[in-house]
Amino acid sequence: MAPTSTSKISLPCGSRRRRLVLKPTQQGALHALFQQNPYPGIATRERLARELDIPESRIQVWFQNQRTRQLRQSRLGSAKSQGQGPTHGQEQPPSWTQEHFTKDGRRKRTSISPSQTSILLQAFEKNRFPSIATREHLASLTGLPESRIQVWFQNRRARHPGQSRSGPVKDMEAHPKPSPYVTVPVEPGLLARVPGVSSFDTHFFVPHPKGNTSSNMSALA
DNA sequence: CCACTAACCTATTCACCCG
DNA sequence: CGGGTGAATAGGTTAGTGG
Repeated sequence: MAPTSTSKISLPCGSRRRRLVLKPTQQGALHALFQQNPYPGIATRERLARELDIPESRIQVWFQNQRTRQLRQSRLGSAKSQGQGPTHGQEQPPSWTQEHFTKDGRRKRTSISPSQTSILLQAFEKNRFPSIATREHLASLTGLPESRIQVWFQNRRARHPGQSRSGPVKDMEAHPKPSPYVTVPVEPGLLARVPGVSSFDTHFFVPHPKGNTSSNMSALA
């Protein structure tokens, strides 16, 4: 069935954006700037984006990941000589805080109109975890950048959990943690709201055929 | 096969406006 | 002041790249 589709495209998972492969020159530039300032403001990120020809959102993600990598390694390195932190006064004078605090720390707040909110809201009710294709479609529908849409969904999920109908009590999904993304069984009819999305987005994420052992540590009080 | 890491996620906090 | 919400942080998970 469905011989036409997925003949050999290998179905790139569709949910995630295609992984970017950074060229050595790009990596070098990013690492260099990271040393100077691990918390670049929006202006710096956008300048880098132009100079390296990488989307600003990818630059932001790279810095996020890089900070985690460095902190992790930092911690690992210090752990070995944990007996007596030699330079344990790691209160490094934050020179970069200056840049961070001065002015363009943050991107200017994006204003989202009621009509745009309405579109996003409808999509949210259908699928709280939109694929990259859906996000881009919503971007074209609303005229908002895709990265802002991704953030909008993150914020929305965080502040509107479960969202059961006027039911104060929780639903069955008391733990969104262990069960990654079991997207609710969407009604096909309801889905036909956003064109282009409904077609293949009906089967979005497959939860995780993997070992669900993943992470059940937090529970088990 | 497996290390590395981009992409994605949650949880929490900051920032800013507005009634 | 507190509620609403966009943007940032730390840090963990998923999955593609490439040795």
